[in-house]
Amino acid sequence: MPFPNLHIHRSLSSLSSPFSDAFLADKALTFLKRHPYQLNSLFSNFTPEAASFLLLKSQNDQTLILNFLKWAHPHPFFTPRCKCLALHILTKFKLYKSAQSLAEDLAVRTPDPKGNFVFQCLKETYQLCASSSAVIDLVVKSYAHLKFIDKAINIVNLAKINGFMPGVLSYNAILDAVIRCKKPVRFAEEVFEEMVRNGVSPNVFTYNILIRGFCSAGNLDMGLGFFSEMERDGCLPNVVTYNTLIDAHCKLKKIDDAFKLFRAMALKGLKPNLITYNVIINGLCREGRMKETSEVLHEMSQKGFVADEVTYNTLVNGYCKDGNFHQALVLHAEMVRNGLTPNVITYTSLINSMCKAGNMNRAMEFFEQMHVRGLRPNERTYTTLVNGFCQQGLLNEAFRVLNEMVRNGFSPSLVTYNALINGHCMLGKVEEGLKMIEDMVEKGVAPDIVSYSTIISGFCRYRDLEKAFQMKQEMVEKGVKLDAVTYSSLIQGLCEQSRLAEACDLFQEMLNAGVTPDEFTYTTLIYAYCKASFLMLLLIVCLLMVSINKLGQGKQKGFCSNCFMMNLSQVMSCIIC
DNA sequence: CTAGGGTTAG
Repeated sequence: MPFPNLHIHRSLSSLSSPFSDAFLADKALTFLKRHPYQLNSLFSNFTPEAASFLLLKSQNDQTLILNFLKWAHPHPFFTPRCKCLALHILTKFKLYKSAQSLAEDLAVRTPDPKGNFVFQCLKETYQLCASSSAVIDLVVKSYAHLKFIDKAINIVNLAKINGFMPGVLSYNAILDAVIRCKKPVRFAEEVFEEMVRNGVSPNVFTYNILIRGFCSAGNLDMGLGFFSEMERDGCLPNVVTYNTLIDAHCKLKKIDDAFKLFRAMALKGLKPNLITYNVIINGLCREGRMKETSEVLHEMSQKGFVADEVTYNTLVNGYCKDGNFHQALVLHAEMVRNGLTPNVITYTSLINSMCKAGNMNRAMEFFEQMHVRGLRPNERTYTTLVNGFCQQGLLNEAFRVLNEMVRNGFSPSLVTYNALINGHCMLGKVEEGLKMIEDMVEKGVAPDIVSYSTIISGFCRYRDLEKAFQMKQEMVEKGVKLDAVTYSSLIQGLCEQSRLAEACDLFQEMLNAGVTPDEFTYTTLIYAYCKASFLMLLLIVCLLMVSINKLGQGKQKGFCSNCFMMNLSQVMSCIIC
């Protein structure tokens, strides 16, 4: 039989009875059982109704369903309604992976502005196969995973109205998406309150997600608040909770508190894992505390943990930042010896450290080595190089890397633009920096506080305070909040022009705006005040000397008050400049 | 379903 399929095809196309959908489904089913992978190009007249028949009829046969879905997936007859039916069945089989990818496909490909239509389909197909609320959780999770937050919330609300019970999984997924999208944390709190109001008990995942959200938004206190709330709630923190909190403390340079949490874990009977160690090592490395780093590393291996890719990348980066490039290379070699492959992150670290050392040749060597090892640079690798060239004032090279980046399909990110703005400002081309801002806006990348602060500091550096303050005004109008760096730049600009009173007013404004001054702000002001008081002191000494000299009626040889004043004014102008 | 590593401004 040279063409066994042809016969079936002909017989299916010739059907025209009122039961043709059922018949079609039966035929396809028989065929599917025998030739699961050869269904393509056949059944061109297959219908959504036939698909539904088939799904319902074979809803107890996993393999059959999966084979059918594989075939049906790209075809137009596989409508949202059919997909919903399939979701119920997949969920019943607990085939959550397949169900989730189908749900994501449904979410992406169904024109459905609010999620109402998909919910309607789910509801209608629900009774057909004795499904459960688990489907709602699964669909909500898929929508949340795609960051379709509004639709996910809408589906939860519709589900509640229609008698379904969205569970903790739905809420956790929404919370996670809210936090990953960096929505205001207040939004996350509202979802949490809504969840509690609906009688859904938060679990350890819920709290972990919330704690991470608040911590990464810089609100450690709120994170700690939820930490105590969960204990009060009888929800025991786990390793993940502690790792999240330890990491948050490390990122805020509160390593001592991080260690306290680390010890507290043991008291609660929780064992640290490799991630705990990696988090602490990273915290120490960021602070350049390399001695303690190796101590922790030692403790880690004594407890039987083996350094993984992340550990090595952290260490390579840490030693690079510490300027101990030799040790970084030793670890890089050790990593390879231990069967771990240096990845894009390892190389980006190495490239970055070469950039920071101003050795762009070595940076490019590593960049080429990546290629040799079959590693593809990503957006961050390119941005690191662009920034490196910009910092060296090599704008042409920076643009060459930028072009390669675009050619390889990566769009410049916010950070890429900021690096380029900085490159221009450093060379005094502040107006060109401003043009870059226009450029990025055009490309749909919103300038952030760093973009504006860079321009402001550029204007300050080139003594154009008026334009710097214009920019500040523009930031306020655009609703971008100023931070310590922005204020410090402006204060420094004023100080450098000896406009101390204005600098002081701005400092006051900064405090009123609730922006906490940092080390740099204080150093700038202290330095300016020292300079001013030093001058004042000099002036007093000078006046004293002059009057003493006058009293002495010029009897002392070699002292001429006029010459002294001349010299002093030279010294003063030197200091001022 | 939750946790870790690489990029930007003064």
